[in-house]
Amino acid sequence: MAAKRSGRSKRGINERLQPLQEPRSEPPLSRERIVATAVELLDAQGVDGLTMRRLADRLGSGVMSLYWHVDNKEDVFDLALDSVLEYRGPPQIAQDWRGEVVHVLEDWRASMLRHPWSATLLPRRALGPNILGRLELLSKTLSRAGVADADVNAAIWSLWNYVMGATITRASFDLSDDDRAAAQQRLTRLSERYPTIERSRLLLDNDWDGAFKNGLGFLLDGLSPK
Amino acid sequence: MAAKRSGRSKRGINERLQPLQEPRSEPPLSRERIVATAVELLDAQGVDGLTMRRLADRLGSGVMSLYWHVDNKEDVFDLALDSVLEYRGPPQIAQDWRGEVVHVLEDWRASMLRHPWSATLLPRRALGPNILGRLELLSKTLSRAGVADADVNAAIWSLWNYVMGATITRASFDLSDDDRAAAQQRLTRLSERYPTIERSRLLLDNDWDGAFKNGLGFLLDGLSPK
DNA sequence: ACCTGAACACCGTTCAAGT
DNA sequence: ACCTGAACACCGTTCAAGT
Repeated sequence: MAAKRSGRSKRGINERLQPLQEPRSEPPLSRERIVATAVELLDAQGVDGLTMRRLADRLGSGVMSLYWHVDNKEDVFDLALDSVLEYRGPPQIAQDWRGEVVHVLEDWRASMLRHPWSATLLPRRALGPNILGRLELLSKTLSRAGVADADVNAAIWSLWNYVMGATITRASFDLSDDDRAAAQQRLTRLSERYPTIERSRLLLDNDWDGAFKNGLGFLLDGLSPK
Repeated sequence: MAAKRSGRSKRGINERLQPLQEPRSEPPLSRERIVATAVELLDAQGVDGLTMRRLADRLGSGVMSLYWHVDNKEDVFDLALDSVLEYRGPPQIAQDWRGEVVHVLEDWRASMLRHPWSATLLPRRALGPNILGRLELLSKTLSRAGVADADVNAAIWSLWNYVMGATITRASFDLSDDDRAAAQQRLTRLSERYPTIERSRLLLDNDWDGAFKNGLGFLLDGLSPK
């Protein structure tokens, strides 16, 4: 959207002089830089770590400069969230519909786990273009597989619910291995109140990926057109 | 835990005089009052609405008085959350194991939906006694139903994931009917990019309870011991 | 068109003190 | 044992102004 620049560029001069005087001179602010830095900050410090002031600090600008490029803090969250949910498309090898659905959902889950704050944020924010694209793809795949039109929406929401629950839970538990061990210890102390889950070591169960695949399989069995 | 009081009570005098002078005289602060008022505030204003200062205001006390009864704000969240997850037990009529599991999960979901903030909070907080009690019950029921010991934990986490995802999603969508309509309108404007979910009106689909029961049925089919 | 600092109305919590 | 106010180090955002 920037105005067209003159073809004759004076880049040579800037490249020689500026970097010498301020070697880490920041590129100008932009929506893209703000969003990318917000993601960095969220990855490093979590949801509560994102602060307009800290964000501006990292960008080497004044706090209020951000508000030229961005509406408010909520806007930053929405943009950071969607930027993390980009879909790179299915692998080249052809697959049956079931393999395709599994791939879409596992890729979605993997994207969120790379940025654990995104899973807890997603249900609370407006749906951005990238997540809508994933839903569109899912819907098309299910239709093509022969799921009746009347059942597609219910199927999508069931899958959505399962993926979101699994990912939010895993992301939260992962953030706090110590807490989990402490919880299981507390459980052991109270073992007369919770004997069954104490004995089965429920809180230490670690096979997240297996459990995810397992339950997803059950859902797809049920959703399959007969 | 309070010290034993003298048997001879002077209650009569207090009841006559105090209420006349300060008709809305607050009972003394206590952990229970703080938690109950925190739940009120959360119900009314959501997660961001809970503030130590606002909480103290509602209780008619100074902010710092709260800290005598409570460690910090996180503590208030933990206590409010667990207080809302109390389980009243199964209905009297006997049921098969599957009916029992469905009842436990639907009751859990209903408790969270009565306090929509609780669903989004639960995965981020330590597991309190009430939620542990529900997991214990679930674990016992599945074992009794004949699910192999090695499979019980995976089964519980699948059900947990599904219930949490469904409830968080529903609670978030419910909070913002207008937003949803706006989202579907935005979708219509972009209908060339998302033709399938635009045509199926995915974002306006409203049968949450039906979809929940549906997917839960599929999971239980898969989990059933053969 | 883009950036800024001062100011406002909030936060959670520490501390030293009151009864 | 229980409660308090002042103070500190933070927030997001408005506004009026600079270039």
